[in-house]
Amino acid sequence: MNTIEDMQIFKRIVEAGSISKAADQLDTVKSAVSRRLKALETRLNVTLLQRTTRRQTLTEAGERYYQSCLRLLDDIAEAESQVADSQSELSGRLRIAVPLSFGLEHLMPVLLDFQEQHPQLQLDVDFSDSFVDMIADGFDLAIRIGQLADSSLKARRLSHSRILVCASPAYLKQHGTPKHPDELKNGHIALHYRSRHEPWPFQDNGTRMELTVESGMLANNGQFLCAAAIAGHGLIRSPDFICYQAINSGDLVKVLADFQTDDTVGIYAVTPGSRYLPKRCETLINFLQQRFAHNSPWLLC
Amino acid sequence: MNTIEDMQIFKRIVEAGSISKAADQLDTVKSAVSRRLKALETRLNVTLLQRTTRRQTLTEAGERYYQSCLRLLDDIAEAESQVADSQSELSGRLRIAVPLSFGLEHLMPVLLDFQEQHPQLQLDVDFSDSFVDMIADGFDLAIRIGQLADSSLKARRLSHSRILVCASPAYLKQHGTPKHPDELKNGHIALHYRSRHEPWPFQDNGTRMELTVESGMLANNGQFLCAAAIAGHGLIRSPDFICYQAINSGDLVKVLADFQTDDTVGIYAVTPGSRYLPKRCETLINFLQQRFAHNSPWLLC
DNA sequence: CTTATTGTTGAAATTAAAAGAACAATAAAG
DNA sequence: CTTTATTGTTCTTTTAATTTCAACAATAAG
Repeated sequence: MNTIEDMQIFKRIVEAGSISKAADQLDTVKSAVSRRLKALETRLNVTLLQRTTRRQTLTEAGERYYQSCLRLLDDIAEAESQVADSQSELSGRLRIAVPLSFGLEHLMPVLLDFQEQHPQLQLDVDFSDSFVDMIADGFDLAIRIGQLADSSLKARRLSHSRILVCASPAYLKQHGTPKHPDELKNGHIALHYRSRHEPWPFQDNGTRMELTVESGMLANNGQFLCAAAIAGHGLIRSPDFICYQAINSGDLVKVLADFQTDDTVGIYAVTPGSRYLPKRCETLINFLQQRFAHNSPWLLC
Repeated sequence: MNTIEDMQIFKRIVEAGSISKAADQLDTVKSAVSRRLKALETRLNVTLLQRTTRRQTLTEAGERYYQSCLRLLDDIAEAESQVADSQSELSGRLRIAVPLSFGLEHLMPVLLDFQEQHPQLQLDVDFSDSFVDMIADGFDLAIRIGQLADSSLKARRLSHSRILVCASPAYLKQHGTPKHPDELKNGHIALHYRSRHEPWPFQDNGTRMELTVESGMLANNGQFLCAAAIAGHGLIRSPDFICYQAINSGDLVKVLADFQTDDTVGIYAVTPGSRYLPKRCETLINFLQQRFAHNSPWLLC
């Protein structure tokens, strides 16, 4: 009987929403998870989870026990970390969710260095731009860019990014270089990320303006749009961390820089809001923070 | 890795004072306990217990961890009991320390009945009149008679007892029946429990008096002294639960009853002072309380 | 109605822990 | 100072607990 593992497994089942998903996230098979839950219920002589093949509902006792698990697991981790000697090598598993473009371009080398420093640590990195529910999907850490919504999570700022409008010299030669945002309406092509209807914000002597240019292609990948812009297919409005190399090399030229809003978007390390943060997680965040503080090359373009 | 068992084992080692004693109390072998402690220290990468073959000392980390264990084990037990369905049969082990005479005479039948109601429960009963340190010796429950000293323990009153002075009719015929405590000084024989110097208290019209009669035999067992009194060897001052049958049958006669102090001594169920009381322990205490409330035959003599 | 997915169960295989014996270290006793 | 008793550690064997794998049942979706 391993009460703590039982708690961890139960917590994961609840948060993952199903035994199968929990098994995946726990890196085991569903039969093992099913059995452990059943054994726990037998031991407590109470049904914690009302389950059909498609849906599961916490019983009243299950809800109580889940809340206890949250608190106790945190307390236990806290107690152990207070006595444990932290000089030890990091080990265990760390599940990380990172945005696709930023992840591949800027996070990858940092993560590889970190892995090298801590060979015993098992990094599971999930690259995705679609929304991930950290709790339900069982991630220890997520990198998020932009506004943070979910308030049950804790965030630490790693760096920031600006959004720039730019185009290739060839495009500008053909369509003319706009001197004022209003000119975008006249024969210009805009390349769109995810939505054609998302307005582009500018400012003119302190007054904010937004305009929508619905022409041009649509994609859900910034690097692709950047390549399209380099190839002269239109103007892009892109985070600097995607297009900064093209700008520095002259493949892209900043446009309407004087009308750029001062907005910057934060780049955050986000963790579940529990009181206790595993040492491996904290160490990685510190590592990331340090690296990006000294080395955010996109800010120099 | 079973963190909770590790905590329980570590707690027991600390409280028992040695790995060997802990192993005894945990009903296992010292090699297993030694191994678990070592594994725990390895996992935390810290020395919890500085140990030689004769002595063990908690390190600073060990002390911290011990305190955490106390709290967490309690919290966990609490959390589980809040959701667990208590209709279940009692099971597990219950280590009980009981005083020799009272235990054999009055507790035994009650404990046997309780065991019959809960066959899955493993009762370990230690009969002894010598002092036991509940924490160090790992008892879940002790029955104590008389003044309670240790304040870190919790007590529930089960019943009470008076202390009577009595002697056999043959003795009284030979030595005369004393009409006043002062007469004890004149040719009477007192049978002593544990000490000849312990004064016998009386009261005369509300004024308290004490006197010491140092003649007669000395023993550390009340039943033996009672038998000696029945055989006419002297006066005894005995708890009623030991001599009540002899009084009811006429083998002993109460003496100086009018001068008896009103003092009664409590009979208590005592448990370690942790917040959480295991259900099996609470159930047994309730059982004992109920039985003695309805059936304390010594109070009728 | 068929298909896909989920949870459960049984048997085999794997893994972890405990027992038991032997040994080393230390303190007490003679 | 040697002997003896006790304690804790380590090794190998034995035992027990868990996981895995495969098959099946239950449910919802297409």
